[in-house]
Amino acid sequence: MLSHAEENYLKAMFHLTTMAESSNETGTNALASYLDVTPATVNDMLKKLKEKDLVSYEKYRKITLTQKGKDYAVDIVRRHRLWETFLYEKLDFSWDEVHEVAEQLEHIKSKKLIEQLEKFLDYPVTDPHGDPIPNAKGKIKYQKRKTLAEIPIGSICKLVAVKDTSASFLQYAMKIGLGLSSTIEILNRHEFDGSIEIKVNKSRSTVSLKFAENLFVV
Amino acid sequence: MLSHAEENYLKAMFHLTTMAESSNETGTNALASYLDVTPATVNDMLKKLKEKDLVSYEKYRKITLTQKGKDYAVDIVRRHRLWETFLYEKLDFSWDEVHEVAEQLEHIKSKKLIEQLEKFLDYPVTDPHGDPIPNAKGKIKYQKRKTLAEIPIGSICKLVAVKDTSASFLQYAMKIGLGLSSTIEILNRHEFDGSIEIKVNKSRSTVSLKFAENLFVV
DNA sequence: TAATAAAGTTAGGTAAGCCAAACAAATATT
DNA sequence: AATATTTGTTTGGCTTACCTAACTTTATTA
Ligand SMILES: [Mn+2]
Ligand SMILES: [Mn+2]
Ligand SMILES: [Mn+2]
Ligand SMILES: [Mn+2]
Repeated sequence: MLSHAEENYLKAMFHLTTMAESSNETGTNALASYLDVTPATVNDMLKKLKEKDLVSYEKYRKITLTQKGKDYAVDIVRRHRLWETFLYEKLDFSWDEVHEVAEQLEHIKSKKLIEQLEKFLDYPVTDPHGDPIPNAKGKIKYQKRKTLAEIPIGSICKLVAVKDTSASFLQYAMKIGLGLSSTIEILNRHEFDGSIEIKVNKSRSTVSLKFAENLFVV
Repeated sequence: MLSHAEENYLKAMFHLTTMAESSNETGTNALASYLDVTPATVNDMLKKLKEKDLVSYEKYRKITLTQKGKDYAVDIVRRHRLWETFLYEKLDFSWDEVHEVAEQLEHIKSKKLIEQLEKFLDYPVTDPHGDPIPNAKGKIKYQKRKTLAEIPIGSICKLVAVKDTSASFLQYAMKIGLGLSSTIEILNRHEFDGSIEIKVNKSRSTVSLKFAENLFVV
């Protein structure tokens, strides 16, 4: 049974490796800045996690999760996303409010709790941000997703997920009328800075390239 | 914002004073044995809680909660009982399983969470053990309750709450057919050891005085 | 009241999780 | 290849929440 802190490190590693597909390995500094602690602190913790066979790590080398570490991390992600779904579906939390509370709830230790919660929510497949919820066996159904930035002019697409889940990003998205399943029409694209004119619910907005890259659509 | 540990001390004090009506004050040893830590540890914590104006305490003297401490404790009890109700009502937890998980859930920090949870549960007034749930303002509706041990032979009464909420006690209660709202008929009482013959759901059992003292009935 | 028992306190110590500052290794740049 | 920069590590120190063992005060009982 791991501590809150240990679980947070595993989840952070999972996000920086397996999930942010890129490279599968990460480093002390990256983890430190992701978790908002110092590299020294990360270093201490890595020794403990290595001892428990959750990460593989040699001094001055890159860090990866072991299979055991990966399995554990997926379970934390599962708990997090189920709680987000509960807050959103049952307790009227908004898109941008769920994350903070789920960060706490994900650490509650009870197998039965999570299984019953999943059942109560009727086995949801995605969380309020459109991210897939791993099943009890740790299986994650990834769907290939394009960002809004890749869609050609004139197309109509549907928002299925968001990359950034910070409150400020989500609040901005809500402000221009965007929610999960919103229909988006691409009206025009300014080559100059990559900004895009879109239509959502009959209202037009111009959004930056950076913003568009954080919206996943089909 | 208090730590898990600090919250646990406040709740323990509340149980040992205000709730277990008796004396309104308690001591280092009583707290230590209730929380399963050493008196030395309690002593350390008491100094911290005094600093924060949550308990009033002078060296070698008895300990009481301040009004501030009492208010905080009631809020923890409220959270605990709302979560127990949620687990029991919505997630199919049994009588004896709710407490352990609620011990963890009660520490989640989010005002909105508790208010929405209460709303979602439709403002319940008692938890699965029959104990009153404080409202958002900290008001607790106590009902005067007798124990089964005080009921005369021949009477019929209804179980409204249990004093002991340990899994072993609750499992035994379930085994002889008892649940909240069960109807109990007192058939006979053995003066010798105080044990009582009762009928629940048409089946007879003989229970000890100690057991009877842990059942509240009307 | 004096001795004994019980209750409470203090001193010194541990592990977890964090930090800053000094240092070492690896990588990038010239 | 030499140097500079980035990345990672070590050391010593801090706080919280625990502990044991020795001690002091208060309460009980002879
Ligand atoms: Mn989240
Ligand atoms: Mn999410
Ligand atoms: Mn309980
Ligand atoms: Mn209860």
